[in-house]
Amino acid sequence: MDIETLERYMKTLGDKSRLRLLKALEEGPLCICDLTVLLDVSQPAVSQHMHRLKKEGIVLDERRGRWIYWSINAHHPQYSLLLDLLKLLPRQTTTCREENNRCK
Amino acid sequence: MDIETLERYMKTLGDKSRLRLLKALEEGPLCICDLTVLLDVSQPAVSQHMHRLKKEGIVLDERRGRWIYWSINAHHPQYSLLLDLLKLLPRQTTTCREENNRCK
DNA sequence: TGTACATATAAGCAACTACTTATATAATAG
DNA sequence: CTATTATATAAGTAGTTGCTTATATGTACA
Repeated sequence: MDIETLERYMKTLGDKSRLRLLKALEEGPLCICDLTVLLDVSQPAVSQHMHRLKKEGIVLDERRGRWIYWSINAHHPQYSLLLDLLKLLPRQTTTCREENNRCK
Repeated sequence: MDIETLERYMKTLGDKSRLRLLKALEEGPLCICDLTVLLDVSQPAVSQHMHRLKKEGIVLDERRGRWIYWSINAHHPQYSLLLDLLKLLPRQTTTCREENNRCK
């Protein structure tokens, strides 16, 4: 593997928000509105994080009607490494912000 | 493992220069002057990188006379993960800058 | 002791990052 | 169609990063 590629991969995973998003997706696909409730950041911030993960091939997105479901890409070359990393993390401690409700 | 701790760890490894430094140390301990020849950056830059890796517990330093030898810390909790990562990288392609010679 | 060499520290800076708010696009329900 | 909901994009910004040059500290040897 190219050193620049590994650098980009590590940088992509070297962010608290993205790690939490991936930890949440470990259990199965979720849409942006679900993920926004989990993190204490705005919807655009979550969207931007997911697109960065997608660009790196770490996650996949699939539209189902009004929602777009995001999931971990099991065919990424470093998929098993990612699972090992996520296993290091504790089960999500949800810090929702009060004003955010579930998507309807 | 704490999410902030993993974030810091990934950020520390998410840098091309530090990855190259660690790849070089895979073969055994080296001093700053050796490492400076390997990278195309200044001696202070290498020193700063090594101290960041040390702060994270990834490397160890040991003075031997005038030189300080740096090595990968085999007792770091994520040591085997680090080895897996370094195995992904090709053998160092040395891009010395001409004006830099070996330390005497 | 003084000079040379190895390394560390300090200060400054351009580029990048992760957020924000505002707005645009896309899909469905009525 | 229009309104609502889900998501994306744009633009701006404070904080961080990785380098630089200049200088200080540490060690050894003549």
